[in-house]
Amino acid sequence: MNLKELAESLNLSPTTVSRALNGYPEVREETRSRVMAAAKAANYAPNSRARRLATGRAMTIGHVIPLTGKAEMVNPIFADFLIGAGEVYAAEGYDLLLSMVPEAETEAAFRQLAANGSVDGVMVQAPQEDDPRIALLTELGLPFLVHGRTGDAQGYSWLDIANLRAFRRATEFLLDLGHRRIALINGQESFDFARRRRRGFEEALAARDLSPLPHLMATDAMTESFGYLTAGRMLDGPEPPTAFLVSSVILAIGVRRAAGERGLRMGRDISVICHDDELSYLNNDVGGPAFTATRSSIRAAGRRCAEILIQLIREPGHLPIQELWDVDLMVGRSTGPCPG
Amino acid sequence: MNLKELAESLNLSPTTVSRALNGYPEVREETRSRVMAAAKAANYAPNSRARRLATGRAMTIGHVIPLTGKAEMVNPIFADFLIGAGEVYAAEGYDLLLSMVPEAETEAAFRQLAANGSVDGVMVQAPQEDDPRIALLTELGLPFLVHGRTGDAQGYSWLDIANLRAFRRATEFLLDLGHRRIALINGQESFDFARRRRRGFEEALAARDLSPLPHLMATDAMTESFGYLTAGRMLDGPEPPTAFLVSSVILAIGVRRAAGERGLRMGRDISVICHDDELSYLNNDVGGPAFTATRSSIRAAGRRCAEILIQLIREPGHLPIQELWDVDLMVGRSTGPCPG
DNA sequence: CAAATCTTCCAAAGCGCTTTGGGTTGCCCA
DNA sequence: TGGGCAACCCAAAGCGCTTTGGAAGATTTG
Repeated sequence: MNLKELAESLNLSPTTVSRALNGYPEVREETRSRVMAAAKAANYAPNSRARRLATGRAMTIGHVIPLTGKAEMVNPIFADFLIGAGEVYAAEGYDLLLSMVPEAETEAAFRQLAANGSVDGVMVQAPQEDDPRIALLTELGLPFLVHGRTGDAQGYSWLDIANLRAFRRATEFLLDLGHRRIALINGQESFDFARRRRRGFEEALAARDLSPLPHLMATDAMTESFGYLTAGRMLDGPEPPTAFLVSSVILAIGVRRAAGERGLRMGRDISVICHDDELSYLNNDVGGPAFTATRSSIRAAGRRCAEILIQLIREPGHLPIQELWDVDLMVGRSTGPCPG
Repeated sequence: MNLKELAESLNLSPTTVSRALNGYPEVREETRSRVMAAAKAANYAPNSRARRLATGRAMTIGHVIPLTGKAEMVNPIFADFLIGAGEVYAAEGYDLLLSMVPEAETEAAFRQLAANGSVDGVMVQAPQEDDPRIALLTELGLPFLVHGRTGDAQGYSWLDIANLRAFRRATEFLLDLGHRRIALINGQESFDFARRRRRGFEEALAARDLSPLPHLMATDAMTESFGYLTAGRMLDGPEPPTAFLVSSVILAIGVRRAAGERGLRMGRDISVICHDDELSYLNNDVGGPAFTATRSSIRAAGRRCAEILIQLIREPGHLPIQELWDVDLMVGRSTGPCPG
C-alpha cells in the first residue's frame, strides 16, 4: 500500500492525503480524520526512503565507533550512552545509524556520511587531544556534538563533565584521610578525559606540596584485568600505595580482586575511589555505595547529548552549545583513614 | 555534486556514469576509469536516499532493543554482540539501524519498520518463551535472525549456543569435585537461555539422584549487585552452598565480592563457575582464567549472526538456517574440591 | 559484402513521497 | 448580485538515483 493507492481508495489526491497525514492546515478536519482512519486500517506508513529523498532530510543521526582493538573496550560505557541517546532519538523521530569502522577509516567514514547524505548529524565520543574529527566535521559542515571536549574547547558544541575538578576533589578527600602514597590508575591518556583527571590528581597533590609517585601511576584501556594486574604489581612492590584513585568501576573491580587476594580489606587496609558512570548492571548502590566514587550518569549524558544535537540540527546557524556538568563525590565503604 | 552534474562535466549521460560507478559491464574500461577518477576528484558519492528509493533496498539492518527498565541491563552483552555484527555489516555495505523502544511498543516498532521499508531485515536478541516477535516477523515477511531460540525452534532461522549442555557439563564438573550443595544464580527465566541453563543444571543433578535445593536457586537480571546480594544471603543462611553456578561473569563478580567479604577464598573455600561471553573489558584470561567458565564469544556470535542474516536477505526464499554452537568448559582458579 | 552480433552509450520512465502554484466552491458583505 | 476571501483540494514538478528499452557504430560471421 502506497500513498497513491491510499489516495485512490479515498477518492482524494495524493497531495491531500499527504497533507492530512502530515498535519498541514489546508485540509478539513473531517477529511483528515477519514484519511487517518483509512491509513490506520490499511496499516499504511509512508515509505521512509521516498520521504527522505523528497524532504532532503535523513532523519537519522550517526554514531561512528572506531574499532582500534583497544578503544572498543570502552564499550560498556558506550552502550549505556547509546541507550540514553537512543531513547531521545526515538522520541523525536530520529533513527540511529551505528557505524563500526576500523580506526584508520574513520575520516573516510565521515566523508562518506557527509557526501551521501545518510545522516543529518553525528555524535562524537571520547575525543583525543586535538581530535582530527572536530576539524573534519567542521569542514564538512555536518552538525555534530562532542561528548567530552579537547583543545581550546571553542568553536564547537560539546557536553562534558568536570573531570579535573572531580579528580582533584577525590584526591583531596584521600589526602584528608591521611593518605600520602596514592596510586592513579587511569584510562589511556590519549583521551582528553584521562588527561584532565590526571591533572586534577596532580593539582591536588601539588597544593599540598606533594608530587605524584611515578611508580604509582598507570594508564591503559580500562579493563578489569588492567586494574587487577596493576594494583597487584603496585601492592607487591616497594612503597605500596595505601589508596587508589581509578578511572572506572571496572578498573576498581580489578583493584578489589587484587586487594582481596592479598587479604587486604577495602576501606580499612586500603582505600579506593573510582569514577562511576552509573552503569545499570554495575549498580554501586546496594546497601549504600560499595565504592566511594565520583559519579555521573553516562546514560543521562547520552540523553542530553541527543537533545542538544537535535537542536543543532534543527537550527542550522545556531551558536555552539557547551555544557559542563559537575560531578558528585559519593562516599562509600571503600575508603577510610590511612592505616598506621 | 550529484550524478547529473558529474555526468555533464564528463560529457556523458547519467546512465553511463551510474553504470560505470556500479561496475556494470556495458561500459568501456577507459570510460569507467575516467568516471571513477572524476568521481574521486569531485568527492562524489551517490546520494544514499535516492539510491535506496530507486533500488527498493534499504541496505540497512535493524536491531530493536526493547527498554524494560530491566532488560537493557543486559547491555554489556548486547554491546559486544553489536560490535561483532557491526563489523560484518560495515564490511558488506549495510547500515545498522538501532532502535530503542519501550517494551510495550516493540510490536508497533516492527510493524513500522516493515511498513515504511527502512530496513531489509532485523536481528532478534534474547528471545523469551514463545516470543511473539517471531510470529510477528514471519507474518510481516521481514527477514530476521534470532540470536538464541525458543519454542520448537522450527521454521525460522537462529543461532544459539548449547546452553543446556554447557550447564549440565559444568554441574557435572562440580559434582565430580564432590560438591553437593550447589547454588544456581541465573538470569531471568523468562528468557529461553536461562530456562535451558536451568534444565541442564537439573538434569545433571537428577542423573545422580540429586534434586536442586530451592533455597539455592535464584533468578533475576544479571547485575553485579544481584550476584552479590544473592550469594551473600545464601552464604549466611542455613545449609550454605559450597559451589555456585552462575549465568554471567558480572554475576560472578558479585559472588566473588560476597565471598571475599566473608573471608572465603574462591577455589578453596568456595567454588564458582560462570558463563563467560568473553567481553573484551572483562577478560578472564590474565595469568590463566580467573573463573572456571563455560565460554563462548558473544562478539563472534554477533559476527556470524550478521553473516547469516545478510545471506537470508540476499536469498529471499532460503530455507531457515539454524546453527548450534558448542561451548567449552575452561577450568580456571575458581573451582576446587569440596572442602570438608 | 550484407547480415548478424557485440559493444558502448543514451533517453526516458520510474521509485514514492513532498511541495509549489494554482483552481473550485461556498460564503460574506457591500 | 457580484466581487473578495477563505477553505479545500488537485495536477504536476521535482528529490537523485537505477534500470528498461533502444540506437549507433564497430566487429564478426556466413
